[in-house]
Formats: sequence, structure tokens, C-alpha cells
Amino acid sequence: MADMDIGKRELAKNYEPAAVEEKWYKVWKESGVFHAEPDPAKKPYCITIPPPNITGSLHMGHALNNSILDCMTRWHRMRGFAALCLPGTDHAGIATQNVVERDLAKEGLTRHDIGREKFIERCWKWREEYGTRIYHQFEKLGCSYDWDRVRFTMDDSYVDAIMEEFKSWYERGLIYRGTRVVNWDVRYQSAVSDIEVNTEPRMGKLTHFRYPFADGSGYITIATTRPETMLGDTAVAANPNDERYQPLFGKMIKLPLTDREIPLIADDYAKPEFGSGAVKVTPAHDLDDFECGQRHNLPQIIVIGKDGCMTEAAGTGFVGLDRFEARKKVVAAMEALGLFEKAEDYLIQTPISDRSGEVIEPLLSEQWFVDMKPLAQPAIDAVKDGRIKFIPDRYQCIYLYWMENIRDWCISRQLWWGHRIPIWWSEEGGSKRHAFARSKEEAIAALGTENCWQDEDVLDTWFSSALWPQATLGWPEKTADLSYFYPTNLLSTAQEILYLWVARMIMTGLDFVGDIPFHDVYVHATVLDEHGQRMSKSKGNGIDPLSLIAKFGADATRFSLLQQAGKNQDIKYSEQRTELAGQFCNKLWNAARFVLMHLEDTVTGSLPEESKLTLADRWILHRFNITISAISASFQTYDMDDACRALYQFFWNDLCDWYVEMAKVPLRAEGEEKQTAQNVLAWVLESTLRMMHPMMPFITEEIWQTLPHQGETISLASYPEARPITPADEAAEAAMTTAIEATRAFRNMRAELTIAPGIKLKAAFLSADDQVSSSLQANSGLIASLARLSSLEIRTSTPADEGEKWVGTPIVGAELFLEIGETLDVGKELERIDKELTAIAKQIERSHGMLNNPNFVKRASPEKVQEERNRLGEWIEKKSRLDEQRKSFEK
RNA sequence: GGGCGGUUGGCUCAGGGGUAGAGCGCUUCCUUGACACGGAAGAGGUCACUGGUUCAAAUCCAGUACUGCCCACCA
Repeated sequence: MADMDIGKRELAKNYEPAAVEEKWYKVWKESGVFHAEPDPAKKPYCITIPPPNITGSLHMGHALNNSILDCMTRWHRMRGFAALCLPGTDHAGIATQNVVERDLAKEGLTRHDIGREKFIERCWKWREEYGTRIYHQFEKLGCSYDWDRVRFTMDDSYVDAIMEEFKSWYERGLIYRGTRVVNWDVRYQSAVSDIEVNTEPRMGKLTHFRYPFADGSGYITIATTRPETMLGDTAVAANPNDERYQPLFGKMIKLPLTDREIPLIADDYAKPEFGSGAVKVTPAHDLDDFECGQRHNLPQIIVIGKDGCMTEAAGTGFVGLDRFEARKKVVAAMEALGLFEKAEDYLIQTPISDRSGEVIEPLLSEQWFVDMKPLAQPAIDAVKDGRIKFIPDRYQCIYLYWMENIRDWCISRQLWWGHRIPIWWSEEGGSKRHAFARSKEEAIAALGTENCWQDEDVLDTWFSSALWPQATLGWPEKTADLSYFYPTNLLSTAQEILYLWVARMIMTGLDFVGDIPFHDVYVHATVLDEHGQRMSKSKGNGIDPLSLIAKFGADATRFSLLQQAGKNQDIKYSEQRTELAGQFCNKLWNAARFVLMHLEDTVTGSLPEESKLTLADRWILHRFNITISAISASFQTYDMDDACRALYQFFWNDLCDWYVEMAKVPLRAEGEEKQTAQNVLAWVLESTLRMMHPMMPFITEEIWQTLPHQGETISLASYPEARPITPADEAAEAAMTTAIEATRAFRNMRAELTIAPGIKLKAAFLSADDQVSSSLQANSGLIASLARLSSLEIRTSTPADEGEKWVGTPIVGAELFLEIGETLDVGKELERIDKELTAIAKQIERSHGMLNNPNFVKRASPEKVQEERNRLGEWIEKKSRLDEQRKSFEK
């Protein structure tokens, strides 16, 4: 290898990802490979990535999703689409407020200490410092995103979109002010939406109290899991059909611990079979009770305040107490009054705030809501009529079920970080008025008074992310981007934000832009730890994708995730998977080394003409063709796991294990034969790299650059396309199958008889099948080299018949023999034959069983029956030959 | 309580009416000029259970049992 040119091409023995990745990412980014512009000559392909929170750091879910997104983007880009993958971040109201407050706490401060304005400044400062960290992490993963178009949900133009959204819904009466029981997070002192609440079974008590009737005629027993709410009871309800209570309806009850009397009402919300059949009604602190209260015009008494402590309405004994303290005290007080009946252990489905982990307090409060029903219908239709497709399709049912039962959306949050609600208030003569306004000037104009103020609340984070696809492309302006790239093609995400986000994007897209926001919704698997547990900070079982990238490389990380991204199962992930993918990269690297080592400057990398190709050449080109067709089909349906499997098998088994081994013979030769092999090898490797590139961008670029290629970068090279399969392909496949099978059979005999691999043996074959015979003969050199044979000849009779020292084994259509002379170990050979005979006997039995079944012969298709007959014939033939061999060895 | 997945070799998973597949792990052999992060040859499974449909079921249907996820206001 003294040749300078070849020396230059030499690669290191092991693949070292770090430097390669940094180098190429920089090149790609700087040369504008990732940037897309509307181009009438091209078809658009667009993804707007799920914007991570500015508090976020790349986790396995991101790594998986963004591997998929980037793979799809790169695939389309290589196929000539104007491929845009648009990145951005979400201001993430609660999450960000949370971290900033924690940050403040380190200085011993709360947000109230510094005030709203200063606090928001701190939030912005956070976003400046940490809000774009994750971009760098996407770059590490190799994501080919258009960094010229990054968007943040609080960018000025994005805010314009939100204003437009709010204004439109407000003016159409879809946004309204309502007093409802909402999910109250006492830690953040804010409402949260239903979908931000998780129910968790927690052990608690079901407490039974006695409520005495006001007229002294005994008592009624009620059961509750939240005794402290009794202070706000305004009725007791029983089922109208409940005979026990029918005579008592309308009677008044003296509510203990208070000076109030409350009625016993009939409402079928009370289930007779539960507890005593009577239920206390607290309209201000329970959604059902609230609705029941509405039906009966009951007063609503708020006894638990926004801070989770008892209000004055709770009575002097309880005011100021924490709700859980109050619970104990109420029970004790009832006990003291002799009104406590019992408390039993009870598994309570407890609502927990997704963000703070606090027990949610249902609380009556005034909030802004969106009437969802009118928005939902078009979004239901768009999915039902197939304009939007869910993959896997089972998510369609889940989506439709939710949409058909949609509830109004509480959009106001009592937070500071977020989009301030663009509503201004004024008050005249005790009556409040409100109007939409983007600024104080607008508000004055709208309300006709300078004496006005803006609503204190901010919008739910999802109110802004609901606009993501259109707002990032310029809506409400009619931009060129919007008209070219919208609707986008793919939205890939985790299933937990199907409602929170996906459904709402569909609704806003249809409502504002008049078209769906994306065609495909791919819901990817959840990445679990290797024991099938959800990864979480508290469990400490999370795997950090950045450390995987550092250890094994971005390509290995991507490939290992894509490999497991099936449509049914969640992913049980262990670091070993990435390590294995890293070994795959190394294998690729070394295959490339091999190829480069054998390339000469005359190699063009273009395919030699058909007539010069060997069987091995024709076969590998056929395998490549099949593989590219399989991968393209899998990408089309988002079967990333299938695509990876096809790729892996082709590369490792077909290309490395067989083709490269077979190519070694002509590569050692001289002249045309050698050149053909070099060109085919270069062509196949170069094409394989392009085929792999969307999944493994870095290593493929690095190797591609050292091979004969066209273009500046593989990321803009064309993606290989499948061609129709020809009869010649099929012939090559058949002939190679025989050659491979023969090679395996010879190797197997050698191994079973423990013949040292280095020793070359004479081999022969016997075949009645012309095709098999000619194929074995034509490729005897190939087989001889792969199986380390000195020669391969055709025999017309079994060598064993002639008393020579041969051992034999059947393959499809032929019988193979190995001359082993004096080295034969008869015992081992008998063992080997017996093993084969046992296997054959099983097959014969099976075949016999089928063919002796008159129903099979009568009802199965004639082809199947014939197939089975042929099979049986073959097995019987093989058996008889082996039996003869066995006899000859027994002597 | 409803809905949806899963149950296939020791592990992780494909497959899917007609001879059970892969990777890892395991056993034996091999440092041969791409790669020991490698190569070759093996062992290993009545495809959760019970019924049904069928000439034929791991595969289709029904039910059961586990298991996971999503949804749900039973106090």
C-alpha cells in the first residue's frame, strides 16, 4: 500500500464517531443543506417538529421522535422534495414558571417578592440562557432542521397569531367567561385543564357521618372521602327511586358544625347501592355536586380557598387550616358530637396535577373557556373522511372517541409566564364589562373609558401550541411559506399529547386556515427502561441519549431507536442496544475499509455492462434492488423497524457475509475480472450508503466522501430507486441459493467431522436436476473458495459405492460429497448421518400424514397437494441415500 | 368500569392459514490481509390457556388468564 492515492483513502481501523459528527454537521449547516424555500419546481415536504419546552433537555422520547422526523426529512430531501423540517421551542407556562421559581427560591425569594414584571424578566432571562440548549442537542443527534426558521411561541409574530385566534373565537362567542368547578392546583394556584390531571389510586378513608334531621326525627348517613368539604354542603341527595328515602325528600337536615339547614333532595346522581345511598352535595368543591347544585338551584359555598386552606365560610373553628388538617379536625369534631359512624380503608382515585404532583382541589372559580363542540365537528370529519390519517390506525378510534365527547376548554391560567389574556375590563356602576384588545389604546377605544385594566391571567400553553403548524409558517399573514408548505405532511409525537396538542392543532388549522394542518399523524412507541418501566427522574432509571451519543455515536443511537420503533410494542430500551448498533457502524466502517483497500484509481463506481457481471455480481445487485424496494415501502408506512431489519440483513448477511467474500476471488485476479468486481463493489457500497443515509447520516457521509460519487454531499445525493425484477434476477437468485446451500453443506460436514478449516478437500456432487447441476458446475470455483475445497467435480454415481472414503449430505436437488480419505472418523460420521436421518424421518412423517388424509387431497388446492407430493418424494430419496451411506460405513 | 395493545427459543422482538424467524446470550471451532465491535458450525420453541371455523391454526373467531397503556364524576 505504498501508493499515495490509496494511502490517502485508508481509514482507521475502528470508527470514531465524535470528530466525524462534529465535522459534517458543521459542513451541512454552513452550506445550507437544511434550508428549504418554496420551490415550484419541487414538491414540498414539511414537518414542524413538536416544540420542546424551553426547560427541556433531550430525553429518549425526543431522541426517538426526532430520529424518525429527521429520517423522513432526509429521505424526502434525497428524493428531490423541498424538504423543510422546522424547529422551535415552547414557552411552557407552568413548567418554566416552576423552574424559575425554584431558581428564585435559592435566593430565598418568591415571585411575589419581586413582582410580576421582574418575574417575567427572569423567565426571559432563563429562556435566553437555557431555552435553546436543546437545539444543540438536536444537532448532536444529526437533525437536519432548518435553523434559519426557528420559532418560539412567544416571538412577536407568533403572538400575532395567538391574538388572531383569541379575537376570532371571542368575537364569535366561542370564548366565554364562566363560573365552574375547575381543577385547581394549590401549589401553582392556578386552574389546570382536565388532561393535565392524572388520576392515581391512593389509599384513604371512606368516612361515614350522620347528619341529623332538623326536626329531630333521627339522622341520615352519608359517606365521603373528603370530610372537610362537608362544611360547604348545601344539600344531601338520594336517588328518587330509592324507597328508603322517598318519604323523607324535602325534609331539612341540620348540617353539623355549622348553623345551616340543608334539604334532602331527590337526584338520580345518587346511586342507591353505594354506601347508604345518600350523598352529600358540595357544589363549590366537586364537579358532580356542582352540576347537581345547578339542577336544584343550590347555593355554592366555597370553604377551601385558592391556597388550599379553609376560608372564613368554613367557620371559626376551621378558617385558615390547611385542607388536610381540616379533614382531621372535622372528623374529630364529628366524633365529639357522636355523629361519626365509621371510617373504612378505601382506595380513592385521586386527581393529581401533572405538573406539580399536588392533589387537585376541585374549586369553583371564574375562568375563560372555549366552547369546543363547534370546533370539534370539522376535526372529526377530517379524520373520518381520511384527510388525516392516524398511524397506527387504532389511534383514530381513540381520537374520535375523545372528540365526540369533547368538553369545554378552560384556557385561563393564574400564572405570570405566558401570553396575557387580551381582554380588558372596566367597571361602571358596579357592573363589569370586558372587550378584546391587544393594547391599552385598543382597550380604551373598545370600552370607551380610560379606566380599564387587563385581565390578570395568562393563556394555557396549549392555546398557543395549538397553532404551531400554521403560525410557524407565517399565519395569520398569507405568506409564501404557508401557501407552499401548508398542510404539512407529518406530525409524529407521543401518544400522551394526542388530545392536549394534536387534536387542538387539527381544530385550529381547519378553523383558521381552512385546511388540515398535516396529513399523517404518527404516534410513536413509548421508550421504557429495560425492565419495561416508564423512565422518570424520580425513579432515576432514565437513559440519557446524549451520553449514548457520546459513547456510541449519533448514528448508533438513531439506528438503535429506529430499529425498535414498531407499531405495536413499546420499546424496552437498554444501553446494549446502542452498543450493538455501534458495532453495526463499525462493521460498515470496516466493509468500507475493505472496499477502499481494493479500489484503484481506474475505478469509476459505475456499473459494468451486464455481460461482464458474474453470478455474485448479479445476485448482490438483485438483493440490493429488493432491499431498496422494501425500505422505501417501509418508510412510506412508517415501519421504521422493518426498514432497519431489511437494511441490516442486506448489509451484514448479503453484502458482507457473502458478496464481499465472493468478491475476494476476482479481486485477487488481474484484468477485467478484477475491474468488474471493483466497480460493482464500489457501486453497491456507494448506493448502500445513500440507502442508509436517512437513518445514519454521519458515518454514511464520511465514507461516501472517500468513494467515487457524484455531488458535494450525500445528504443531497439522490435516494436509490427500485427497478422492476427481471427473469435474470430470479435466475441469479436461484443459482446463488444453490451455491450458498452447497457451501453451507460442505462447511457443515467439515465442522461435524472436525476437519481443520485450513485443510482443503476434494468434493463432488451428484444431481438429477439439470438446473442445479449446471449451477453447481458453473460456480464450482466460487463454492470451492467459500468452502475451502481443492476441487469440485460431478459424479454420476455415489462415491461411497466405489468404496472410497467420502461422506455425503443431501441438499435441494443434489447430493454433495466430501472426500476425507484416511481422516474419516466412522463414529462421528455415523452420528452425523443419524442426526440427519432423524430430521428427515420427521419430515416424512409429517408429509405422509397430510397426504394420507383424504380431505387434504380432496379439498386443498391441487398445487398444494402436488407440492407436498414432490416434497415427500425428495425426502424419501434423501432418506434412502443416507440409509445406503450409513450401511457402507457400518461395515 | 370502558377501550386498546401484548403474551413466539434464556433475553429483546419480527412474522402471520400450509416445513417456526432475527439479534443478543449459550456451545464448539477459527487471530485466514476489512472487521474478534469479526468469521464458521451448532444447541435451543407442542408460538399463554380453552373452545370453535378449516383438509390444515402460532396465524382467523369466541372466551379465559395474566400484563401494559389510554379513557372514566361513583360520593
